[in-house]
Amino acid sequence: MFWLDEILSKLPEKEQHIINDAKSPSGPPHVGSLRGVLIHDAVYKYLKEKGYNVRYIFGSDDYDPMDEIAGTLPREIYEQYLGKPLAHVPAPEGSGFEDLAMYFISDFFKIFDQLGVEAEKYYMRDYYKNGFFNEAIETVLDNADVIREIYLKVSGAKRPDNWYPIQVVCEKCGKIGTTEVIDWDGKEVTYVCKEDKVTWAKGCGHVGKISPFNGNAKMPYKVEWAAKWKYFGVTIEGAGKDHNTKGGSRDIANAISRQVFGYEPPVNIPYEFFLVGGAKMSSSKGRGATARAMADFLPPEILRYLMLYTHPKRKVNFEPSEKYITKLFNAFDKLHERIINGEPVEDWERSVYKLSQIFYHEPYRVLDFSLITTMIQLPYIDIYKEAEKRFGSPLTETERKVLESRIKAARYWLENFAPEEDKYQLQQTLPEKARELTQVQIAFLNKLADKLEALDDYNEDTIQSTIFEVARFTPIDGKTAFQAIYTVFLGKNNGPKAGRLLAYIDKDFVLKRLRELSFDEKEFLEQSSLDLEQFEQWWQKNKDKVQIQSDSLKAYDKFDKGFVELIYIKKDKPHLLRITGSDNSQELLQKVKQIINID
RNA sequence: CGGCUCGUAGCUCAGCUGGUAGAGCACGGGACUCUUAAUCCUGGGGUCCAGGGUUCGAAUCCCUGCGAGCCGGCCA
Repeated sequence: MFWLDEILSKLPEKEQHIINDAKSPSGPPHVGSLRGVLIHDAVYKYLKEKGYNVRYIFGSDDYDPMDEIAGTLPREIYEQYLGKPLAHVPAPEGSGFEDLAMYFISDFFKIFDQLGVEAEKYYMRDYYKNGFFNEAIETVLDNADVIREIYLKVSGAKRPDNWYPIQVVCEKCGKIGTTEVIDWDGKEVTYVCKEDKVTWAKGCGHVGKISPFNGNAKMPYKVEWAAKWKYFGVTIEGAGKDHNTKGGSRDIANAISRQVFGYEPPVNIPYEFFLVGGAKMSSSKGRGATARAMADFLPPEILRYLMLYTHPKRKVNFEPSEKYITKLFNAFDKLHERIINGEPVEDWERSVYKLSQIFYHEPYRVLDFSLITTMIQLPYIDIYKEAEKRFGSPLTETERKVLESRIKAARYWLENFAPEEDKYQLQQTLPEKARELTQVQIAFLNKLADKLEALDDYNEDTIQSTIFEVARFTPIDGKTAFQAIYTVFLGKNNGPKAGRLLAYIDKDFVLKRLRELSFDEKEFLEQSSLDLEQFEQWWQKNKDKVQIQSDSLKAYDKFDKGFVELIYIKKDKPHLLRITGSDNSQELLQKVKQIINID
């Protein structure tokens, strides 16, 4: 069953469904955090389309303590803020944001817009400060014993009898991560700001008594989670697998929700990690791809597609290799094409497509990703014009936009991920790889040089046709011929359209390079020839397709062997065929004539 | 050590409530061609991790083992 339908089938009867997700803005979010965002957005859009009354809310957990210094921040400046609520930590100088939480979360929310994620944003600091959670805090403190019991039973964590599920913002040092409440009298809590409560921050030692309401304190994560469910009326909320382990935060929150708040926890959607290059990306280490990077790289429909066609329970292993990326784009394009053309598709595929393709609703044509990466490496080429040429008609507004986003992706890939071997670069000296060329290939290159030198009109098209012409007369098959060209110029087996490539390189340089290797004529002739038996087979197969004129045969002797060259016409184009044998050329010629039955 | 998830063609994966396996890519062959992941036909390929159990019958359910990934103080 399609995973979205699985979720649908678990949904309880409700007037309104509320999907919730949240993120602690402690650093630049890594790509992995996009998975939950997109899954929830898909659920939201899917339910909405099915006629449900549904909302998608997304919170910034900005009252959480700062428990790490993101790699992008200067350590010496931020060290002092560790332990303070993220909402109370200043933003980097000159960033224009009033605090660190806003600094990080606003960029994340911008990504939402880029990806077409429609969530209503909220900020936890507001809900603490305006008293929205006062009732929850009171409930939680009154039921501290129940919660201690839950921690013990569900995860085996022992809490002392005077432990309370609340954390106060220290009146003296402003930290929230270091305080521990030791008493609750129904109105106020007594707390200690402990020096060694956590490893990542140091408390000031202050002991105080204060009301836990209106922003003076916050509930710890797992408790807060349950409180949010109850007070926001959350009915659907997934979480990454790290939260969903047995005895983990989700289990604790579930128990608190039921036993303390009397609220049935939302439908869960456990989802796997989003890995890049085989490793889990971690923002705390300050390396690995960020959500920002991914959003700047892949067009939204592609990223959405990747996340939605993969079942949430399966991990996504994104590899920034050309092969993987091309495959991903092509998979999406194929589906796109099938749907546009009205070909049969599975219902779930259609759903995935609709949930991915949210910006363009009309049919459009696209160029292949790898073709684009090739073209953008060529100087003086207008990809838009090239696309029109291929499509045979002008681009529509949508096609222009889609192409633009593809070009952006290709550029991003080339700059950030492409290994050297995927970049086309004109080799200033003859590449090492040229040693692998056969004598026939080298002979072809030399012949090509002669023809090109004599060319009056030296341009893309004439060069391209000359290449084919020389290939037919060498003879050498087209693929091998092109490989030879790419090898001597780029050190690779493939490259951009050869005519275009050569047209943009200095002619003298081209000629010199083509002639740089010399070939052994004896070997060339032998390797490029068929023996009589092979010729006869060829003839049997092709006699209906080719035309031969009696004056098109040429015989000569060389290196103690006879050779016969035959020019034939196939599809209006002349080709050369070389035949050899131990006989002298005149005898060979007779035999050839017998086979083709002319005199 | 405990828990969770997973282990299906070379690769990435589909296979809902059990009836002896599919797709895409890759590979082989053919057609076609002014090459551009070309395209179009076509073919080969799997002891469904291993062993046991339930069943007339299991990739599909149960148990065990092996292997992989993740979680397992606090924080989130």
